[in-house]
Amino acid sequence: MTAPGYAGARLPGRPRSAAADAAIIEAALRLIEEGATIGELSIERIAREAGVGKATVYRRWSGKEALMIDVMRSLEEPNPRPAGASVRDDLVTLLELMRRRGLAKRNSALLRTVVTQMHANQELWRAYDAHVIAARREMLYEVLRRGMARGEIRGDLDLELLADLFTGPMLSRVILHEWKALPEGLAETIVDTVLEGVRPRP
Amino acid sequence: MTAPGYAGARLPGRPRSAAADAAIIEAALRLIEEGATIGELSIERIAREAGVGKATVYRRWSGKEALMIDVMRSLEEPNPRPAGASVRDDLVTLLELMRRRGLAKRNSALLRTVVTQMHANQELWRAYDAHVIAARREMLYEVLRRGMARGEIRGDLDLELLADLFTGPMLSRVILHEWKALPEGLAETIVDTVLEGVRPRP
DNA sequence: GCGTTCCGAGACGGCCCCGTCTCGTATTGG
DNA sequence: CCAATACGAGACGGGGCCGTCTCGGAACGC
Repeated sequence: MTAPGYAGARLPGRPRSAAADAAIIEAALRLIEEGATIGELSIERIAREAGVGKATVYRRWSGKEALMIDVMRSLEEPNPRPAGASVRDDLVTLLELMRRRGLAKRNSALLRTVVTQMHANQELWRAYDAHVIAARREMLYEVLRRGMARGEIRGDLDLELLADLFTGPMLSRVILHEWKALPEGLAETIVDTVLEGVRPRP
Repeated sequence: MTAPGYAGARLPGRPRSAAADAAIIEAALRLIEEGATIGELSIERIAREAGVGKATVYRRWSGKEALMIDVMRSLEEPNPRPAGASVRDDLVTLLELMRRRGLAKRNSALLRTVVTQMHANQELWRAYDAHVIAARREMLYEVLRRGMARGEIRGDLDLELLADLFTGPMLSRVILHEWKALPEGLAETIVDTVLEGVRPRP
């Protein structure tokens, strides 16, 4: 967490209210959930919705962008190390995580909205990409490399392409197709089908 | 084209300037190209950039949303009927079209911005989806159905899933990965790899 | 030439937002 | 109790945009 500005030492005076932190982020999430565009959000509106003074927001964040980054972070679940038995199962685990993220009660409309609108703002997107996406992508690469080493995946394919082949179809659904189906066995189906195509030729 | 409001008969008075039409749409494109968020665009700003009175815009479009739909449409190239010899070649043709759209001088940063930000506005997105995407998707479905009928694709797979398997990886790159590579043979590589996975088992 | 509609420019009142600042009050350490 | 900082509320000047309306002038059909 970013835990706005507790500068090590012990500051005198009334400490900042953790409840206010939560109320602000919660309010932003609620508004987005209700269909607000990021562009339609304003510090003023968020503060109103949170039942908080504007100054209380500005005391913690420098502006909308900084706040949004923390809003995004509040949605993150810890990344489970896949480290399963087979490469196939690891891939299913990773894709299944994507699927569940796309389904989770708030994340559904919400993560989609935030993510899609985010890389409107190049800056916001780059920050989110660096902080959140990069780690997950590296995890996927590692699994794929292991698959190549074990001979479960052809060695002549670009790693990046390979990653897109697996994640692209799932992303396509999570992000683009509104509330369309993310059915139960989707991760398995995608992995098994794509894996069939990238298996070493006999 | 939407060709704003020429009501069949012959109206008296000075006719609307086609140049103004073009200048307005061009200005919107230019602003987006320069990195503006759709949320940051305003009729006022677009009119200023176009060297046009606000009334001239409002005379043609009811508001930002209506204008944006026409802006999107201005980017569309006609859809080529694939109707190639093999299903494989048709798929390559369709994906290659996506790739080229992602590369085209303006479309590059632009189509990405518009598309991604668009389904912030549910309404905008639905309109775009109905007018533009639907036709392309139906074309893809047709090719896939033909592939099944000819025995080039397994018949037990969901058509929608199949479509995502092919288009997802390409979309992933076009939309999500900033200016990242859309190399020459990408369409072929994706099609050939995925096709390998969905071929009927021997 | 006349009526009509368009044009660019911009004034207009109303709205929302920005980021700062000032209230009166609450909560901490010393 | 005191100094320091926090809190909710909201005033403040400044800015941009909305959608309408009014200019004086331009371009049509008749």
